[in-house]
Parts: sequence; C-alpha cells; structure tokens
Amino acid sequence: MSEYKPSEIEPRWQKFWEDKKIFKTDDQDREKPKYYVLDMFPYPSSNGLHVGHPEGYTATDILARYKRMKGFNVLHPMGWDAFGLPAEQYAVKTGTHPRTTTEKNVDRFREQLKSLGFSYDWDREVNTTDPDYFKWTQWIFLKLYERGLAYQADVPVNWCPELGTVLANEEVIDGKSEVGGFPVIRKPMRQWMLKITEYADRLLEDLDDLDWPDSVKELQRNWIGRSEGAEIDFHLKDISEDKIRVFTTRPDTLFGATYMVLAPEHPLVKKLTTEEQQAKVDAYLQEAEKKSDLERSALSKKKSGVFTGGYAINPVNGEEIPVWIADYVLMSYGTGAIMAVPGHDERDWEFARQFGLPIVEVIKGGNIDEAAFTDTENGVVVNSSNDEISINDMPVDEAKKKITKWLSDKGLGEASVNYKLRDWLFSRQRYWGEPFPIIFVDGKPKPLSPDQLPVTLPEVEKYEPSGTGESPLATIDSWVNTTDPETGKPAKRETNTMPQWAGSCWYYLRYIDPEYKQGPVDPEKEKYWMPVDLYVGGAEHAVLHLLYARFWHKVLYDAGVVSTKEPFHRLVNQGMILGEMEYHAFKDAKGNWVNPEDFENRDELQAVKLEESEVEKKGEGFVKKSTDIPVEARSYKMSKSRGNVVNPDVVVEKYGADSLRLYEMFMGPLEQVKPWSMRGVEGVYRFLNRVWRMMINEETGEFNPEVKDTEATPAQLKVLHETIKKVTEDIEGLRFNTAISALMIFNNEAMKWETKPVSVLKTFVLLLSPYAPHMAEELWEKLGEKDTLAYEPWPKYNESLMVDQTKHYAIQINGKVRGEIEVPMDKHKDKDFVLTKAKEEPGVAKYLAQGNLIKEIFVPGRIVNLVVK
RNA sequence: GCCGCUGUGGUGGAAUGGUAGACACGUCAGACUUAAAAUCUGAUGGGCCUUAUAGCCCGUACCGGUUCGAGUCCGGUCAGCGGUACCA
Repeated sequence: MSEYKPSEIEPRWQKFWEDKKIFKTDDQDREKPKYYVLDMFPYPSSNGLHVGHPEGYTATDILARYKRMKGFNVLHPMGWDAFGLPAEQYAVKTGTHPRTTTEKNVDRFREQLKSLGFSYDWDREVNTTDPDYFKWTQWIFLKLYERGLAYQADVPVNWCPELGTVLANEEVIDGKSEVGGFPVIRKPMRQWMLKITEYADRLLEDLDDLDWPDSVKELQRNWIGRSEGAEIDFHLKDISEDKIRVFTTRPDTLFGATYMVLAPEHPLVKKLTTEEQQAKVDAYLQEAEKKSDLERSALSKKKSGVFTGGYAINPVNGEEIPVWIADYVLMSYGTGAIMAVPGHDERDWEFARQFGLPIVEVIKGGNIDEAAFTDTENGVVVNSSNDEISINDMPVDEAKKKITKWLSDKGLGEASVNYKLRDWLFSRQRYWGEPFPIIFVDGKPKPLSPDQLPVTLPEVEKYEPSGTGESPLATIDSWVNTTDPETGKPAKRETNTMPQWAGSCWYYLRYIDPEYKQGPVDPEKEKYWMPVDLYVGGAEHAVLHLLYARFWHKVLYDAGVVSTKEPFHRLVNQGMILGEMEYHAFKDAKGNWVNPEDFENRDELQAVKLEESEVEKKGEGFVKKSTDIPVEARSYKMSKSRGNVVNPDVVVEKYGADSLRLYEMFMGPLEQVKPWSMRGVEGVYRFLNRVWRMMINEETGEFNPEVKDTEATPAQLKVLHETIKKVTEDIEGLRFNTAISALMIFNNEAMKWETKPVSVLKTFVLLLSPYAPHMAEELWEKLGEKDTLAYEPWPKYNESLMVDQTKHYAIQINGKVRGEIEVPMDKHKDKDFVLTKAKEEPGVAKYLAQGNLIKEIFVPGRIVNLVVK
C-alpha cells in the first residue's frame, strides 16, 4: 500500500531540507543574478498563525523556489516583529515577562511555518527584541539624532486619569479607554519626535519610480498631503508688535476674507482677547482641552467658536476683520491660523452662517447664499481690486500667482508649501520596546556613544504603569540613575521606549547579514542584495510601515549606510482571506421572519444562521428554501468573536501542507479579497491525489505500468510545452491560480495516456515543485533522482512543439458566431482560402443568402466576421 | 463627504477588443460495491423549440456610447467592501 500520505511525506522532506541546509543562501557567488524576495514579518501573537499569513508566504515561496531553479541567488528570509503591546498587557495581567511570552510565541510560529515547507534560510532569522538586533535600531536612532532629525517636544498623548496610564490609539475607543471605558483626555507630555516632514518631498517624488500598486502610492500621496499656497501676514488693529500669519491655498480669495480664526492653542489668543470677552474665551479654551480628538473632529457636525474681541486688518483692503477662536482650526497644520473666506470655503461658510458673519463673493460662478462656491476651474475673480492691484476677471490659477507675487513684493507674504504629514511621534510610555540610547546630564539630553550599545531593558518586578504617565521604566531607580560614561557625571536614562514601528523599519537590511558586527549591514553585501526585488504583505501597512521604512532608508542613504534610495522595488498586497460564506435570515422581536431591508435599525432583528442546504437562489438573491424569506449571503472577516477563524494546523493535519499551499493560491488572484472554503481545500487535495495516482500504483507503491522510459509523442510534447509556457508566464505575473489550473489540465490529459514517458513526468514534477514541494521531491526521488530538485534548471518551452496541424476559426455573421471551420496550418493566413471555406459552411451560407455581404473582417489566426445587411 | 477596490453560473474564479463561463467546488445521473465512502464516466448559465439530430433567443450590476465585434475601451448611475475625516 502506498497511497498519497502527506503526513508521512512532508515531515520527511522538511527534515531533509533542514538537515542538509538546502535553502541556505549562497553569499559568495557574485556572478549569479540575485533575487531578494521578502515577506512582511509577523508579530508572533499568542493565537499562532491564521490562514491569512500563509497566503503571502506561499506566494513568495513559490517565487523563491522558481527563481532558484532559474539560476538566481535567492534571499528569502523570515523573522519576528516581537516588541509590542499584547505581550506587555499579558505581562501586566499575569506577571509573565514579555520575553518569555514572546519566546514561546516565536517558537510556535516558527514550528508552524516550518510545517508548511517554506524555503526560508533560517540561519538568517532576526528578532527585533534581540539585543544584538535592537543594538542597531538604537544605532540608527543615533544617526537620526546626529543629523538633527530627532528632537523632543511636548505633545498631547492619550492620558487616562482613572487608569493612571497613557494609552495607544488602538486602546482608545470613542474617547474612552478600551479597558474599563474611562474617559481619556489629551495631556501634553515630553516626547521624542522624528522629522519625517523634512523628507516629505523626497518621499513623494520617489514614489513615481516604484513598482507598487497605484492605490498604495495614492494613499501615501494623500497621507503626505502636499498643498501649495501662500503664507500671508495680517496686522492687528491695536497691537503693532505682532501679526497673524496664515497659510492658505486660495490667496486669490484674499479680498473675500471677512474674519479670521485661530486654533485654541494659538499663542496670540491671550493677547487678542479683550476684557469683555475674557470669560467666554476662557470657558471655550477649557472646553476644547477636555475634548478628545474624536470629539473635536468631524463627528460633531456643528461648529463651535468664540469671538476674541480683537481685530486684524486685511492687507489688501485695509478692512478690520474680527478674530475668532474655533477648534475646527488645528494648531498642528499650517500656522494654526486661517483667514476665513466664507464665500468660497465650505467650513468657513458654515461657521459664518452659524455666527452671522459677513459672506462676500469674490469668485463668480456660484450662489453664495446657498453654499460656498469652491470651483477653481470655472470660477472668475470679482470684487478684488485696490489702488495698486486688481485681479478681477482672472481665472483662479492666474489670480493666485498675481496676488502672491504682489504680496511678496510688498513683504506681506510669500508662496509656501504645506504638508498634511506630521512629524513622527516616536516614543511610547511602555516597557516592552527598544530603550532610547539617550541619557540626561544636567537635565539635557545626550546621546550615548555607539560603543555603549545596546542599552538593554532592566528586569522588573511588575509591569504596571507608573501612574504618572511615564513608562514603567521610570520606577526602576537603579536603571534610571546612571553616570555619563564620558564625564562621570550623574545622569538619568530616557525612560520612554520606541514604538513598534522602529524594529520593522530596517529589518530587511539585517537579513542580509544578521551576524555583522561593524554596523547594521555589511556594505559589500548590501550593494549586492539591495533593493528588495519583491515585497509581499497586507494592505493594512500601505501607509505607516511602508512610509516609515522608506523614511529611515532615505536617512541611511544620506548617511552612506545603504546604496539605494528606496528599499522595496516591487510591492504586492495580498488580499484578505475571509471566513466561509454564511447565510442568515432575520426574525423580528415577535419571532416572525422578515426582510431586513424593511428595517432601518437592524439591531432589533435576530439573525438566524442557516445551512447552505436550507437556502436557494430566487431572483436576485437567496431565500429560505421553498419560501420567500430573504436570506443574506456573505462572508465575514475572520475573527475570534465570530468563530470563523481557520487554523492552518487543522488543514495541514487533514490534507497536508501541499494542499494548503495549493488551495491558498488556487482561490483566486493574490491581491483579491476572497472567502475561505474547506471544500475548495478538498478539491486541490483530490488533485494531488490524482497526480499521485497518475504515476503511482496505490497497491504496490511502484510506478504504474504505463510509466515507461520511452520517447514522448508529439501530442504529449504539445501538452507538456503548453503547460511549461503557461506555468512559467503565470509565475512571473504572480497569477498562481491560473498556473495551477494549467497543471490540472496537464494531469487530466496525462491520466488518459497509455504510455507515460518518464522524461515528460519529470518535467511536470519540476513545474509542480514550487507549489507542492513535498510531493514533488517525493516523486522526483521515486523517478530515480538522488538529489533535491530545488536547484534543477527550470524547464524551457519550445514553441515549435506546440503547433497544431490545423487552425480553428470561428465564423461570425454581424458579430455572432454562426459556424466553425478547421483550416490546414499552412493555409491559415491565406485570407482568400479561409474566407472561401468560411462561406461554404452551411450555417454561414444560410445567413449570407439572406442579405448582401458588405464587409469582410479577417484577423489571421483569430476570427472571421462577415457583415451582412 | 472624499479616496480606493470590487461587481461574470448555485459557489471560488477564467477569458492579448475576437467562440463568455477555462480550472475547480457543488448538484444531478450512471459505473464499481451486499451497502456506504473513496474512485471513475457523463451532464450542469437561463429560456424556447424538436421524437431526436439540429436550431433559435436572452445573458458578464444598471443606462448610454465607440467598434465589423465590448465582460474587456469611453461617459453616467447603483450596490458591496476597505481606508480617511473640518489639513485652510
């Protein structure tokens, strides 16, 4: 008996690959072309792998295996993004050191990944929590500091007074703490910031040359949010020494500025506020401080604000305009102050309407009594002139230029560019992160010298927050108090730690030589391996991780540490895998079946889950079988609470890793969102079984008698070479689903063959090997090969073996197929011959007789279309 | 609101502007079996018509356009999913 038994085959080959270090990357040979194929490394959570992980990992593994066979030197590593909140939260709860939790989880992840047969070079494994790793994270921070890109500032954090701790954004839900539901306020604290804004333009420009999805590039562009405009100074009515500087993208509407608004935190608020308004202003400021970010932003549709009592002077017409405070103006964007042009800005219009401020039309084309007119393409400037300048009758773009030039000539303003992108808040008040390589001597920050690295985390008794908002590290006096190694003076350590992003910003460099002692990466090797040729991961990292990593990479480039401007040449986002399709019908409170679309509030309804067998298609949608009760059919994001999470271990146990790999790829295009289906797994499992039986007799374990060492027939070669072509092209294009389909078609054909030439089977096994490597190795061995197939040359196809004897043509009349003909190959480009034969076809002739032939379309090798009227 | 993605059989999906539904799943029928599972064979978008062969009509979310020919290109509409939120 020797049926296909993945549970026996797979561990055996995994051991073979590991023992013989089959996938250890050759780092000597510089003659071979290189291919660096990278997965986004996982956070090793306590849940273990879910089926979403192996999707991207299988795709990259297929490519890695394929490229090795194509003669590339392949770098295909894996590691752990292991600092982070969950381990720390677990530590607070149970007292278990996050290191212990992390190690346990990493072991589990590693074991799971190995069970899937991925061809990683495990000698290059990195772990962001390893002191030998974060030594270099700290080293890079020093580089940033040296270059003036790291600074300290007081920045509001999510402070929860009840819990006595600072919360991460994801721990705050609707302005309340996730744990306990206590109010969270914004409290300024001393923080480290990174000047990513200094790189905004380069981060924007260099996107153009990247082979990334347009959607990701667009997200990053929006995130950076570059906008061009002008900064303009407004003098104040009674205060001569100060002025309000605003940023605007619409300097052309300056004549329409009828009031100004300052952010509540703006430094001039105090000076401008008059005695009569003092009380109101104070009340408003207090109110604003209490509000969370969420409350301040869009949710509260109604705008709030208060008049300061002060006035500014519009520089173009000398009008005195009131200065207000409102929290719809943000201190963190532009200058924290705006000139309000209610006629041509929706927010200003709303605000002006609410508080009865004047609205003036300076752009013609709309009706400002009804809404702000913001069309910059068709608008024409009106009511905009003074003794020195007029921009009347100009289109918007032209007017912008003219007025900006005038302002800058008069010293009243200048052209300016602003970004939505903010500097990166780079510190967290947490234990489980990289300590900063910074000490404070006489209260001033001082970087440690590189030979003092790594700064490691102290052992602590408890992981509870300090209660003051500082990190738990602040409570460890023996660690905090140190001496300056240079001067011997007493010093204090920085007690904040770095955010989780830090370690993932540069890990792709460390894989290149994880043992390297003189720097984060060996320069010679870096030149060979960088950039990453293909980077695959989830779309959820489209902005932050990828932007931060690009930023660090550019800094390292400027510092001469790396040789490329960008780290990741090609990026692909794998689509999310959803749970199995679910069917729900709905009942109202009384227990009657209802149509959910009749109800506005679905919460009143009870969703009843139905089995597939209880459901049928009717009209546009589904109904409960033999009723008219509508059924909702959809699949949901996998989540613990929904109970639809699929664990890859279960799949491997039942069907094997090869089936899991194959199914994950066969589901559909890599980038697409798609629902899981256990039946689909069974389908590919059956395919693998057929492949096995195509060659092996299950009774004896020997080859079937049809398997012979004979010459292949032309028909067999044709199928084989078509398969080689399709599989090769589809791997290159990451179209794994259709490549697998081609393998299935081959196998369906080969099963029918009376003799199965060994040479053809060997080639097929090689084509199968990136997808189902365990089975392929097993069959390869059975076919008499001694060595692994991992480095066998990838099969080449020969077009001349793929040609048919005849060419098939579909014959259309007015675009509809009415007949089909076979044409000898040597005549298939002969228009007259093909057309004559086409017209003789009975089904075609019938239509020709019914009208006049007015046009003949002949596309050689493709189609004939006859236009008849 | 804005930005992005996606709409094709009962399901996942396939289709350089050229025969829509490859390949799978499911379902149905048959073979094997005492029986079931597994396996193998066949059918399977909807409809009309015929004893049958054959033939015809409709069909890629919806409306319109370009073209000899549109799932594919263009304009508009709708729906679902994801992201984002007063950025002056």
